[in-house]
Amino acid sequence: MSATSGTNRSTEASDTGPLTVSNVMLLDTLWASMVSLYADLTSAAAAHGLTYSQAKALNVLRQGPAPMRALAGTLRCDASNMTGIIDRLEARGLVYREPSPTDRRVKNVVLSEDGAAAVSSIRAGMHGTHQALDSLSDAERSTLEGLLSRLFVAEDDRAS
Amino acid sequence: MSATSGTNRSTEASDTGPLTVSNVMLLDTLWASMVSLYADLTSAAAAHGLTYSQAKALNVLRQGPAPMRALAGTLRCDASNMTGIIDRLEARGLVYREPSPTDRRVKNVVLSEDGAAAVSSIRAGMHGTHQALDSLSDAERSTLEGLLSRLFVAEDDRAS
DNA sequence: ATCGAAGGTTGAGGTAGTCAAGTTTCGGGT
DNA sequence: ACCCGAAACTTGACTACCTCAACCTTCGAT
Repeated sequence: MSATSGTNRSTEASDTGPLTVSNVMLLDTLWASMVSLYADLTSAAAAHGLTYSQAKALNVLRQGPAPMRALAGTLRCDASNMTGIIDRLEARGLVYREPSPTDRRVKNVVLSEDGAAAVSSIRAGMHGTHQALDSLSDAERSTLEGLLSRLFVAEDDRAS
Repeated sequence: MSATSGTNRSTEASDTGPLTVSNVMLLDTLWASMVSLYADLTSAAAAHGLTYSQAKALNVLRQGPAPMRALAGTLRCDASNMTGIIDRLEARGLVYREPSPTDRRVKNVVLSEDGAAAVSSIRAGMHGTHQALDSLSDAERSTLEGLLSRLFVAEDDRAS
């Protein structure tokens, strides 16, 4: 868990080590990156009349149908919340509910063809992000991919 | 724009080199990273009874007072939105409005001491993020910082 | 002195998020 | 077989957030 080398969190930047990159700066950069991605995704979704949360739900469903409960867990929100979000997506035909054959309590949410097209279009419409990525070399993209995967994708597995 | 096919910048796909990292995968990773950061920040803010938007506003104000209009621009939301957000922060004493001495239309929003303490505590309370960052070496943190700065911080300057 | 534009607020309408019920269904214990 | 707790989903109330249109005050320039 805790890296034995540089314990830089919660300590001061007064650490004189030249190798230490203060997590304060990195946290600022991560924060700014998140805000930028969030804005880009939100505006790409808005171009289709969809919200950030709706786009997030559609994106998760790309990987296959999922029960309401699992969706809520993945999106880290209350189950009662999913009802409204899926209601609105269903009203637009981007998604539909299907009773589970094995458990009558469960309703599986399935991405429709229109829904798949919408989420693809939203991902393609994140122009700010695509444009930014184009300024990196292949090697840099690969490096970034590796670092972020270790940071956050693995973290998600741990949490779930 | 085919974001679904392999090569990203400049359509010349002549060299299908093994080095090419598909932007599709990288976009997935960026998306997941953003969701993870968003969730971590939201829960750290919630521990103080604050919302994501309120925390974002407080964080911007760390850099100094700002007029409502500038805040709205930085946070990429409507000016009418800031009124409510700042109202609620002001009601808790985390922030206060100050009339601009040079332009009577402008109200500068200033971070109070309690507000500065709150935002520091929120940043320190992003345990998932700090824990993840601890798994990187100093060199990796530095690399990540550099890549993300180029991707998003510079982009913000361009946009504004 | 006037007029257009900018900064800020208000109000209506819709989406999201949390919490506390409530219904249906499942599954284990006796 | 019957009960009872728990799980999956929904509903309702309440707040926050976001967008848009309208409004008031102030500024700056003509």
